[in-house]
Amino acid sequence: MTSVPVRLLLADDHPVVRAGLRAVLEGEPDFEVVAEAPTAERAVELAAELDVDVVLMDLQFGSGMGGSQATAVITARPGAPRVLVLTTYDTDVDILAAIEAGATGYLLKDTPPDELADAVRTAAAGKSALAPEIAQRLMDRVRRPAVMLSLREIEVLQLVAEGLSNQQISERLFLSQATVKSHLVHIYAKLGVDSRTAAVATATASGLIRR
Amino acid sequence: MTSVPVRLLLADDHPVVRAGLRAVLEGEPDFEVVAEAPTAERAVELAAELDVDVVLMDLQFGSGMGGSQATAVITARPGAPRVLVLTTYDTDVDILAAIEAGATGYLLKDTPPDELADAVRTAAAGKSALAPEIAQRLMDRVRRPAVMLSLREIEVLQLVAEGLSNQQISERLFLSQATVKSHLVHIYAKLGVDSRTAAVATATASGLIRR
DNA sequence: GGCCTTCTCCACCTTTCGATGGATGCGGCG
DNA sequence: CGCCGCATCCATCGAAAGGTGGAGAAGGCC
Repeated sequence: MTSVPVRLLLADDHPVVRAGLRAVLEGEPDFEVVAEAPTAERAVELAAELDVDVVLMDLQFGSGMGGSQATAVITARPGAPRVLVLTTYDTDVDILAAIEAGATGYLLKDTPPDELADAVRTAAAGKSALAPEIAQRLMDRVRRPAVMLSLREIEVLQLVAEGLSNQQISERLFLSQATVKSHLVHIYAKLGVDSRTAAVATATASGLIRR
Repeated sequence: MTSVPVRLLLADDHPVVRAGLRAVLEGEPDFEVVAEAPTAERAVELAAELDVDVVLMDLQFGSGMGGSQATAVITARPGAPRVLVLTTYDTDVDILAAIEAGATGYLLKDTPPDELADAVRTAAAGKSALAPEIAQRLMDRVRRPAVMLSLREIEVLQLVAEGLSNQQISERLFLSQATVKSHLVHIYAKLGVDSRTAAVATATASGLIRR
């Protein structure tokens, strides 16, 4: 169908992973890797400057902007490329944040090369490409909306789990402490607990947050 | 010096990472990648069958044997290859387990290709190759000989991690709240934190308590 | 247009937690 | 024996967290 190759941008902070993606994807005749970005910020710039069809985006970057933020910025622009998230983690926070941000697909890094190539073609065609594990998680989530925390609530809870105080969380998320407390009150109600440590314990047990 | 190339075995469950390592390392004229292993078990087999100088070993495998176990098995044999651990994570448990198991070096996956190549040569020569971050961690660890919490302190911290309040902990352990607080103060001092959630976060990260 | 949810923010008040600065008894070690 | 670390206990005070009861803006849905 398409005689012109699919133009790709690789965004990952690990040089080894970028080289691996390039090696795997350039083996396909209908792909062309036009650039690599070692940071999320650089990915945003390159996606704007270059004519790119699909961005392969990692979620974890060492510092600075995160992958889902970058995804949101990139997909906001009209005529934006598709963003295919490719990461190691598969927690609810990551998945929901990425999809919310406008990702076309979500793959795990242990995906075999041929499936990866298929997913890129699927994404280039504008269809969503989800790894089976991810699809399963979303199904579970829909089937049992028992612990339905909003995205923002999970975000707050994740920071609580990392040991931050309400003050620190408010600074990190550019909120007031009052708002953080509000979110926490809602979280406690939904989880049926009455303290931050208990919330972290139950949320960890149900796989809502990482670590 | 060495006219024969360094013979490498790549052990990682991510095809993309294996491809990346192969791409990066085969660019060096003095390296030869002789095999790839997608599981730790396969890495052990291949290390025994083939004549290998250095094994590049991931720590996280999806299922089955872990990377540090495989490292222990491989290095136990006389005339064994050097094992260079290459992983994303840098928690104390991982690092210590790998070094304990006989790893010659420990690198993080965001290492630049040239440093990676240097580290492989260093490992091939039998010298230890540690990423600066890792070296720093080990120094910290030596400087402050293990974060040794007393049994009682770990007991208290474990209950904190399960979400119990000081009151509940005191009842569970037949203590007064004052005593629980005392233990917590000591725990905070040893861990270098100043709140219960932060204590749980760091203790979990260093494997002091189970989750 | 209403209705609902989410996210944001505010004020007031109570409880819990953490910080400080003690004290006692016990057991190991030089 | 004295010293030290551990575990236990205590009181007090300020700071942080939690409880209650709001409110307004944005977006999806009927």
